[in-house]
Amino acid sequence: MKYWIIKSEGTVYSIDDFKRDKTTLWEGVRNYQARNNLQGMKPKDLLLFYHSSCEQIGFYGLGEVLETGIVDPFQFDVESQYYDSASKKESPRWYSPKFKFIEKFKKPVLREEILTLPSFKESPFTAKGSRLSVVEATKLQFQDIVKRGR
DNA sequence: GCCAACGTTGGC
DNA sequence: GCCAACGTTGGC
Repeated sequence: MKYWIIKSEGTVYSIDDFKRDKTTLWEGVRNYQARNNLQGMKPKDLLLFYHSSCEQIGFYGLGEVLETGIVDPFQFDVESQYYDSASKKESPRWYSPKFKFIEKFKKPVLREEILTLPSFKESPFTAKGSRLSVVEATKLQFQDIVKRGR
């Protein structure tokens, strides 16, 4: 069982959208390192949902991996910003996991607080310039965040 | 809005 | 295969 941090721009897809949808297909990831992380996911893995590029940056809630290995439909959609002309139907390049909403935190665990946690000290997630949208987290990191969010 | 960090592209 | 130029992300 693994733990993951998934980033979303708060203004694009927020925890409230996730709560409303109950499940969501995590489509549109077009970065190879993030793709590799997505492929490491297994059903029942737990997710920390993070808002970036917004007023209050931080963790807002929890989710769970429902299903993996779904072909990302947008790679074949010419109209989509996620269209990938190099991807072939018989060998798709991009797969998406499906996530299930678990809970929204009572209050978000903000970045300034995260940066003070010893469990995040060595994390690539908090490193300057980190842009990876899917990052594996440790059990301790997960517990630290949940403890503060509830 | 700025800038640092990093990924991708494209010429050679 | 190298590397400069460019684009994007994300924190501030």
